[in-house]
Amino acid sequence: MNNIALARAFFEIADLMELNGENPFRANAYRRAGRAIEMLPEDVEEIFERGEIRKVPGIGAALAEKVGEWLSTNEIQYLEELRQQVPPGVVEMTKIAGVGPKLARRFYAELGITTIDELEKACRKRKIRTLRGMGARTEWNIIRGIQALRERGNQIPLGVALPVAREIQAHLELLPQVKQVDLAGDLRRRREMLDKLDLVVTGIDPEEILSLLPGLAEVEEIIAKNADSIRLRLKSGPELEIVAAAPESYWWTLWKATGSSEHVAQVLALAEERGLAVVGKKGLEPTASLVEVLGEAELYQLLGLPFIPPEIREGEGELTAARQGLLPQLVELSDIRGDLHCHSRWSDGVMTLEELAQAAAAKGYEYVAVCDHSQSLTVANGLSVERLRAQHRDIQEVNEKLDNIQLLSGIEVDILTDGSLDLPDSILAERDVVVASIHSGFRQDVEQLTMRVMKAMENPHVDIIGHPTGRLLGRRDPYAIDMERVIEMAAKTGTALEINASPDRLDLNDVNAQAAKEAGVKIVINTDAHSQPELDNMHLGLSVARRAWLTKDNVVNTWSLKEVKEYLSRK
DNA sequence: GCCGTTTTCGGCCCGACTGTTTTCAGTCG
Repeated sequence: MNNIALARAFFEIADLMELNGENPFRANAYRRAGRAIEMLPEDVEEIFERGEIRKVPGIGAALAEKVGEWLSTNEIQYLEELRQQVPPGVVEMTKIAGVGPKLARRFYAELGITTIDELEKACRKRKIRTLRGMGARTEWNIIRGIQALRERGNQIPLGVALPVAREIQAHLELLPQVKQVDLAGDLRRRREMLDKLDLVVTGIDPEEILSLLPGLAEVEEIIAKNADSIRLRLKSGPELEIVAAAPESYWWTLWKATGSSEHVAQVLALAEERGLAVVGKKGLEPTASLVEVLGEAELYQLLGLPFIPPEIREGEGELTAARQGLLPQLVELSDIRGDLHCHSRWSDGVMTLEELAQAAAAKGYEYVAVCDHSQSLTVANGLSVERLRAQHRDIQEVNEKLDNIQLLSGIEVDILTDGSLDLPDSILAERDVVVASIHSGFRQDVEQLTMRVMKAMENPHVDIIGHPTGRLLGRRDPYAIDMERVIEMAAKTGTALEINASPDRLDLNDVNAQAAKEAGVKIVINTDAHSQPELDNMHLGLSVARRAWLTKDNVVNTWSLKEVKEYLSRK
């Protein structure tokens, strides 16, 4: 699919236009078009070939031409020109919280600052306050913002890393000499943020991989290379390490590279304890005999253990649990029978209700809940009581028409700053599913935020708390909320907590989801999809659930429609 | 730059919050 790359080019144009102080509405047109392309259910090239690109909302004559230019040359001249006009460091500055395009541009234009380092120095030398409208507070906030940015380092979210790694994997798989390629390391264990993408490959050596660059990946620099591995830094930030293994020891290399180091050490210690490590040929490393085992499953079997899935190989008690026969049967993607939080055109989604239902049916689901935003979220075209009633009629019509899926009527109701809900109880009572979420007042203190969510859970109509900590991976920290108390209240009131599978969120995270499970709280894995492609993000939420040791029973949307309906009506 | 029309121009999503001001500009969701 070309869609993501093209959308990214349009987003970059929009950012650069804003930095250049161009008409913000023009810039926004690029951003809107980028979003539209990102959400297309098919490859933009096919639509373009059919001559239907102008039918995509937000794409007119000028942008249609740029789509064509990009498809034929893989470049947009206008973007190249913009890149010449603004130093990359100035673009970087807008990543600092509190610094937008206007400020970055002023720092550049009025003080000649072209990098984040220079900006920090200017703050410390009290130069920013010489600008009109800036004071000591501004300088302090910028320094704090820069520190927060540095702490995040070059990590990228799982949802961004996976497609990058899979593309490289697909490239390698196409080579005739390559026998096998797998994801390894933090990526295979599905950690939420990654600073290194690991791959293991057999049939090709590092020298040959080097010769395939740059067709393989966008490489910033080569960090290291030796006989059996190569490390690069990708332009998108993270490192990439490819380990080349001999065919006969492929699985062994993959197993070691999957880690974590604690898990590997614990397994090897157990092997030694069982006397297995010394069975091998004389003079070899103690662990070498294990190479004679055929694969990962056999390795664990040899040690008297069930297979330990990669997601929980953290060295945090999984071996002990396995030895005691207490390893849970982790929930699988194929267990998922529905999605209980999706948006439609009624608020800020792009699908009609029927399109949403059909898309969910195509995924083999039994049910899907439309949970559009409520009235106070005006930016997202939130629904009033009247519009919600009208939507309900629309839902009934779709359900009468389709017999392979049940469209549930839901709502994502805002938890207002005082903890009350954005819609009256009477209308919430009419809905099948009520997701309550916070979208405002992020800066309240821990007491206020915790009380808001706890109050919402006390409402008998609230079934699920949506994205409970409000974080955006790599961009915004969770708001101050006491999850311990939230989980306690969820258990007490029988409210489910959401694992929001959006690649930007993954909220709850694995730690909180595990704590919820232990407190007896049910989890729902929702995609929060606003478009058809986003329904496919379910696997990301699932990886969080697996890392949290969740089973099918813990996850509401693995249950049948009947069971889900019973659950939703019992509170 | 798009779009719809009271159709070739004028509006485009908008309100809360912050830090600086003393009436506002910029950021953020």
